[in-house]
Amino acid sequence: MQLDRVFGALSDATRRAIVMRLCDGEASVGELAKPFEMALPSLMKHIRILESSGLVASEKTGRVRMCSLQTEALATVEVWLAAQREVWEQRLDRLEMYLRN
Amino acid sequence: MQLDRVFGALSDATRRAIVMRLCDGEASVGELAKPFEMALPSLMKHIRILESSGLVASEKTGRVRMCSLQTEALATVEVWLAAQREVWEQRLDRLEMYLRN
DNA sequence: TGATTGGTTAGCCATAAAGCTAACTATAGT
DNA sequence: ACTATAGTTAGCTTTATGGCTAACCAATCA
Repeated sequence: MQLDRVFGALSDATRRAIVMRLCDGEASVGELAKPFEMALPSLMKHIRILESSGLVASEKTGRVRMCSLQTEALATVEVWLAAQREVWEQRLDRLEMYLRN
Repeated sequence: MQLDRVFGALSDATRRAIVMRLCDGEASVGELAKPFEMALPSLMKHIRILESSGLVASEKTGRVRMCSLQTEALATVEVWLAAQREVWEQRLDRLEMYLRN
């Protein structure tokens, strides 16, 4: 499922940092790599994982690959969480109703 | 980090299903296991992972272990997502401002 | 007390994740 | 044409994940 991949992608601090960086705008692979002490191929793997989750898209022009955030994928997660919250809040409401009577 | 574990816990459909079930109220390990074709020990592993992420708490009384959702852990994720959204929306706002002038 | 139920422990397997190095490709700059 | 830059591929480790079975403990119930 898509949610598997999105949650999985966000379960790593490096990848969350990349996402945070991309919230501020597009960046090349090199720019994304700078803050980390990691070897490039390792970082590329993270980018691949982010891409396969749908959180990031990238396009190569010349020898530079630019990456951008796909906010819809993050929205998917927000939607899922909101749905859960609704269920548990309804339950708490029922509980409160019950306790009042 | 805590977020690592929470996102990791939610990256599996079985565990998300458990979380969804617990949104509706407490449940024993046995009740949680029923909907799945999985062997009990496998399911227990998932419960352990959910516990170590802080999403679920459990307590054993007699021979029955009751599990409950810890909504604060889900809230942690919501907070992180909201923070990202704020950043990217600010950027889009700036972009719009720029395009207007 | 003996059997059943509810969960737990231990240990095995296959696959995937996260990192590395080394070597390679392809574009840009001089 | 040569060199430096920006990624990419391949292949290797180590550790974690997700599943299983088989055997085990502990609380009920008859």
